[in-house]
Amino acid sequence: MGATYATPRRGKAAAQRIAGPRISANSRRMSSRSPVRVRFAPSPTGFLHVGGARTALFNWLFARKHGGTFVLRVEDTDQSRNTEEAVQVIYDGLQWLGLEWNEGPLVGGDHGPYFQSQRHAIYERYLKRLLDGGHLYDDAGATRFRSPRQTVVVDDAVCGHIEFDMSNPATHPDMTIRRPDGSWIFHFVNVVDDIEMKISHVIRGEDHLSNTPKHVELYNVLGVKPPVFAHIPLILKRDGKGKMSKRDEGSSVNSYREGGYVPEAVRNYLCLLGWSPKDNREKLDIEEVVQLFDLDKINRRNAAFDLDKCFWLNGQYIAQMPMSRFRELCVPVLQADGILFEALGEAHLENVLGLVKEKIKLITEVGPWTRPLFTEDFPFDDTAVEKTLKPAGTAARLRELASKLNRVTDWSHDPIEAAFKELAAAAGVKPALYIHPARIALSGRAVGPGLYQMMIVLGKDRVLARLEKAAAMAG
RNA sequence: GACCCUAUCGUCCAGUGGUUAGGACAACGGCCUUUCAAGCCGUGAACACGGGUUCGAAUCCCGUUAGGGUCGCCA
Repeated sequence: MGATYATPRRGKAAAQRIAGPRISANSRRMSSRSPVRVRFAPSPTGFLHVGGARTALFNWLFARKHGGTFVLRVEDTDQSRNTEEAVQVIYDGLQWLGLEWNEGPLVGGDHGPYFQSQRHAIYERYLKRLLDGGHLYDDAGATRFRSPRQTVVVDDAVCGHIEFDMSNPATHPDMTIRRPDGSWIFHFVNVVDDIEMKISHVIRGEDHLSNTPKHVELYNVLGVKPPVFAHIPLILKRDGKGKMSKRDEGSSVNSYREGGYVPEAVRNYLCLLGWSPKDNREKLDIEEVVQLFDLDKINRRNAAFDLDKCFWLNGQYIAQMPMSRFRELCVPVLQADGILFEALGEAHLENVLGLVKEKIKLITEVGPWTRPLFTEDFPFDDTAVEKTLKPAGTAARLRELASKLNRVTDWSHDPIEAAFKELAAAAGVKPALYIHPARIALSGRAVGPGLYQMMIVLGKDRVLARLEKAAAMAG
């Protein structure tokens, strides 16, 4: 009853359920014996770990793929570290990655509340059932679950058939379910919530694999068929020594957002950790991943996080994304850097962004790269000045260049380039001797957009003025 | 320590009985060039070890070793 996609009551959740792009109402009904319901159940620690984000991603992909429901549940049983801000970090991280949940905080649903701290009555009810069944006993005020002490079989969608011999209490002690102060322990509430929320597939990190038989014991005793388990490999730190933890570089989703990473690139990279399309492609549109994704394509190997590759992929995304998206990503960064780009108009903004789009790897680079194209107030890089501007003769060359450029009437790429070449040829030196100092003079930096393009965007007058100004500080 | 999982280039991912073991990142070299980059081309780089099974094993089995995980009144 009710175990179909067409729920009896057309609640908010039903309306918001993710519809797989190619799942028609008809095919849905045909495969609807048990609707796919998955969940991401983070603890609000004030930190969203990339491993957690990938777990959320795989759940989200699976739900999308099967036209199911992705539930967000906040496991805040440890009230000491449960804060409003900590929960917000989870929302922000998931939203940033585009992993919208269909049921949970903020969006509601028919299986709430979605905070464990608000579900005491439910846990009491289940506790009573266990108690009545004689499965619990008191241990110094805490409540423990008496293991049936049998072999538990877990048929994992990723790890396969595994048997756990639970007969030895020394190696598999009875788990605690409730502390003397009345607060609940993870294993119990996690199972109860999955039952109550009708979770069909539990997709979670492999660190839970060894805990799974305990969970299955609970399901068995409660007379509930366990969900399908799928334990995905862990994300290890760069050197592969241990799972990535809070301290490790790149372990927080937030560090990517702040570091200039593009969410679609990070999401793409995360897809590739433990899963692959099997055809050697790296950059994949998320909709295509949704289509190709499945549990049996997840490998069982823990993977070390390769920040270099994530960085590379980010550059690929930036270079290939539409200008409108690039602009959208850059604007807040430019604003944060205090660059007043609006006064110069939209066309100028897009010209400038076009100059750096295929070169920068991180959105945060846009400020330093483009500041000289928006204002006269830009910094000069000390080492670049020392190396390229200070050598004797540079000032003279910059003035020569200015006077040469002053005679260029058609201010476009080829004539400007020709001016440099002619000047160098006449002086019997390499064009680089004019080019490098010019770059520093115009942008204060040794690295940046194409020199001639930069000059065009800047306009002749400002170019001449900056050359003159730089000549004054040159050797 | 017990139990569970895993084992292909430095890293990620392909390869499920017959391949010159493939791709990507990184590294290195070259080209281009206007610096850095980008782009293009190229090079080096792996089946942990030992036994089986088989005509034939990276692929299947066993063992060893190594790595990871779990054994909480954390989640």
